[in-house]
Amino acid sequence: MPELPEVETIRRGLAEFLTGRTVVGVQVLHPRPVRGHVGGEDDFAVTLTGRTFTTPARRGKYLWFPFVDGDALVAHLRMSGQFRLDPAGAPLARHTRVTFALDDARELRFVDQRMLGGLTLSAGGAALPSEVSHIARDLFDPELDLDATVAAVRRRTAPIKSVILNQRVVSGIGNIYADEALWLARVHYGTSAAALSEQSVRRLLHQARAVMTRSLAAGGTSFDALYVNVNGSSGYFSRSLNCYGREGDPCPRCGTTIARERFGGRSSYLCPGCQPPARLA
DNA sequence: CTGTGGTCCTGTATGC
DNA sequence: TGCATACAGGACCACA
Repeated sequence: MPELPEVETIRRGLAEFLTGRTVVGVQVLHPRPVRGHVGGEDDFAVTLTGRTFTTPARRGKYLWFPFVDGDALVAHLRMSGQFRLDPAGAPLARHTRVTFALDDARELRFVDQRMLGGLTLSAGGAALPSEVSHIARDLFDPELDLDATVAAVRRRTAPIKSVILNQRVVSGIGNIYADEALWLARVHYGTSAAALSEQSVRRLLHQARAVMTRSLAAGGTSFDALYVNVNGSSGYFSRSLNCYGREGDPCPRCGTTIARERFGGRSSYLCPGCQPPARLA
């Protein structure tokens, strides 16, 4: 469920307390989240013990935790993953899957209801894990080439929403911020990306970055307990959403009733007034 | 290569 | 009170 603003909120929360800490013990409570580790769960625990964290990093929705030895722990939260930092011995949250005891009497805990997320040790992955290298830079990345990204979007003939959700084209955008950006830019989700002008794509990406910036300032979007910060607190941005989750409400811009439509196997929220389908050419 | 749809999971809400 | 079904902030993989 977490998209860029939520993952970045978590990264910042972890950076404060994880940087410089050493792992003194690992417990794998459920094997599924470490399924990507070839050596199995026991080896995962053994090989991570004794390592010292440097500053956590992020690209799009991927997180990784570089160690001083040059390796990294790669994490993806998928739909329901969370990280929590708690005093050692504090009660475990429901669905806690892996715990890392730290040398300051705290624990880093990976919690994941649906277990679609995962943790992997990436050998030599401190700077950029190979598991992340296929992911495009995100809209917050200072090294993002915006012109090239605009061109890459317009090279696609798929519906624009599919293209901005494609993490190989531009990363970090998920279902909420895709719908919000499309609403802000007044673009219908089904419009072929190739049919949009360069200026339209530029505007759309600008709005995507803008809405994610505002969300980050609010600590991200929480609909329920499935997204919380590392200390268990919720984000406040859901109240600022213009269309996502607002089926039946009036459009804040024109008053037309917000619609929910099925697209690509998931829900899309849009204003039929502000975002009419593109005219067939 | 590009686009699409199924699949991995658990839990909750809703309808009969 | 069951029980079935739909749906959920994501990404990978097989297939046309």
